[in-house]
Amino acid sequence: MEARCENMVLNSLDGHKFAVNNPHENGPSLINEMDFFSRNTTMINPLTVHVKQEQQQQDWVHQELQLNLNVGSNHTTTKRTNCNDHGSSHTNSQSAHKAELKNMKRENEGLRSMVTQVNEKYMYLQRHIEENIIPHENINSVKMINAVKEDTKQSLLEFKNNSRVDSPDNIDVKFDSTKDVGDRGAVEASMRRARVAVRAQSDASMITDGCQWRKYGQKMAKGNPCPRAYYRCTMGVGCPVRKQVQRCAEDRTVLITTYEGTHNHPLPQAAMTMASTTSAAASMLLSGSKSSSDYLNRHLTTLSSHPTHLTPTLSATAPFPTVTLDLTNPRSDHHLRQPPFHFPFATNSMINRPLAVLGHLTGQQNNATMYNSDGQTSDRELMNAATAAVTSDPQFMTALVAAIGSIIGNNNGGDISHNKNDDNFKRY
DNA sequence: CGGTTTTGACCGGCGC
DNA sequence: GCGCCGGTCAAAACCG
Repeated sequence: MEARCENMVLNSLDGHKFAVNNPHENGPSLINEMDFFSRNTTMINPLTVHVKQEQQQQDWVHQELQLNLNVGSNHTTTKRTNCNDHGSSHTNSQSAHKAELKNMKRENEGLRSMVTQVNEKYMYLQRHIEENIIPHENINSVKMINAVKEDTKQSLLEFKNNSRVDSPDNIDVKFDSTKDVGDRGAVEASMRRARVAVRAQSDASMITDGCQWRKYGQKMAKGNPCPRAYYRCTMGVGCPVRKQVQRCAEDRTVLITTYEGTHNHPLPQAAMTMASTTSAAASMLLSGSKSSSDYLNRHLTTLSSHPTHLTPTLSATAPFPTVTLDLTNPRSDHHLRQPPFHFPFATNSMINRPLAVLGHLTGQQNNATMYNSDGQTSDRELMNAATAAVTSDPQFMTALVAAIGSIIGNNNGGDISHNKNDDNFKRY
């Protein structure tokens, strides 16, 4: 059962191509489902599906899910049959093996077809929800998200009051101590300082992002023998965008570029991808809007044409909320170098029980039996399998970025230039 | 000569 | 209050 669950997850993420008949389009289209950051495979989908299903407003949703369940069930049954056959068929002739291979091939095609169907339904569900459910601001989901937001705000205030909160991850959080603002102001000020870090392997001193930068400082940072360089965007007068470039202490081949702010001027096409991605990531972190996370995912899709793997993470080890887009770590070694998932505004329970977070986000306890079609696997096993599959996959981090990003604060974001140095920008 | 880089000084936040 | 640290300033040096 665990293997089947894992397959169910991986099937939506592997590199096969599926012909998809989208009911909203005229003809079949071909998608590259390997691209996790594609809109077709964002983890927002299962969340919204869960929300949709819980409300039970339209029966066809259950029908679609039932189809998924049947696929898994058939798959398992078929495999078990094959295993038994294999164990008792030592005396079969070569022709029997060929027949068996033929059968397996046929089953494989059948499974592929079913997966295609699942994908098709999945995309249709996603499109339907995005176009019809979300714009109408489903009351229950909004209530649930607001509840999490309140939880988050409470956590923020706790951090503000205590300055430091012990947690298993020893999370440090700093707040802008703007004197003329209250707790809420401090919280929002801190949120405005969201940053987007891009990890990329490069021998160059700076990654090419299409923008023009002027170096305005260099410092030796503690704990890193490599100096940190400070750059300011010079493409627009008074552009508030800054970036820091530093080599990773652990791996000198990795260049960490941290962007802060939003460009206030038109960008050349060459700069659009990176700028839009970082801007969307920061905006997602700041506003928590669905559109921002969608926007980010769209641009990650563009970026992910890069052969390496993208792993957005959130970190609280940095002074300000930071989204890290990791273009360096291939999927295979992820278990050796887990990205730091520390989210400063999440409660301990959210940090320690990611699935609970997702359940919370979807406004329900994950109803494991919902996926259990053979009735033989316990909810706990299913949950364990799902937990293992999700937490062992770097893409889970991406999903969590999108999920948690959707619950952070409610300021409009984009404007992160509220610091004392803003006046100085006019001089440049 | 104008723009960029370098680099020591400076500032503010924070912990002790 | 003091020291540490991250971030920025700004004058001098550098470069095309």
